[in-house]
Amino acid sequence: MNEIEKFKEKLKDKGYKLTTQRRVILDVIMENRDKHLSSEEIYDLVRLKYPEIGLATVYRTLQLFEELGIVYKLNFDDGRNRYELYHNENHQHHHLICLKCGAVIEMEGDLLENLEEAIEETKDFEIIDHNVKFFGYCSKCRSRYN
Amino acid sequence: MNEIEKFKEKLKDKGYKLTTQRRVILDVIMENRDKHLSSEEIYDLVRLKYPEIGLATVYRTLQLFEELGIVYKLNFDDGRNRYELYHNENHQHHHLICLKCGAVIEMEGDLLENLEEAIEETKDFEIIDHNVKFFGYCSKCRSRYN
DNA sequence: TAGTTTATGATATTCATTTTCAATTGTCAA
DNA sequence: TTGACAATTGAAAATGAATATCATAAACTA
Repeated sequence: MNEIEKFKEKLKDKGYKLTTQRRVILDVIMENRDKHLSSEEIYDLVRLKYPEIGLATVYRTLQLFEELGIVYKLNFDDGRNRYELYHNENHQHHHLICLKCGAVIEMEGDLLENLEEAIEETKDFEIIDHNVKFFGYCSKCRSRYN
Repeated sequence: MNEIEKFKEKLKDKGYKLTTQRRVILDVIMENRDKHLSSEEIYDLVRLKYPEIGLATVYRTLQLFEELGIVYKLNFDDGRNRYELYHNENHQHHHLICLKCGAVIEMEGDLLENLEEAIEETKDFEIIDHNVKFFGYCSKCRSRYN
């Protein structure tokens, strides 16, 4: 079963309808796996394929997708919601954000496991998810110093 | 040199003036060291001491305080900026946020040190600051299951 | 295909935050 | 201490992302 089929099932399961708008929005997100698009950026890209779409539909759909576990909402403190495709295999969301050029570098692997274990023990807190961001300077910005 | 004196110097250093409004806002923040007040919450508390103050002044001042390293801006994804007094000694900002009751539990100590070292080496990324949030269930919410 | 329900698009609205601007208040030099 | 100048303030308007409203349109189900 490919990704589109899974998508259709997820919608059906919860009684949601499969609309052109939802499919187009998913397409745009899948075509930009490596990016962290904001709602408005997604709106702009979707309009290229489906100009009649309304902004509200994009916002609604992104919320729905998050609820369905299709996308993951990110917060880079730039005042807008950003989304990335949800990866089961790799549910760690570490991002390195360059303070100079704004580059966002993905971090694979879960180096946080030890930390989580320690928290669960010492703090008696059951961790469901985490959100980890590191701010600093990427290699380019460090070498250029511009 | 006490905290108020340091505050006055920080302002003077950058050519900012010491106004009653700024002093009152600092007082409120210092009186609530343990909290993570939002801009509006700070506004409400400040008005008790200085009713003539304008909302814009509070917003402006909080921005200024962040710039001066007097406070630290937090983001708990609740759609508003929150601030806490900046602690030199303990510049780690780990927060455990309960998904049920919304409690925010502080985490002292920097269990992230190992992780940061690994990132700096493997990613060639110079870390200046980090923002770490763990979402889950606190002990109260786990025991009650309400 | 009809009928029911959900979804959409346009628009208005909300809410936190920022901007504008005239009036006020610190600060520093004389 | 005063005056002058720049910084600051308060009130109100403006912004910008996100949400709500509601009549119309499109999906799903029998």
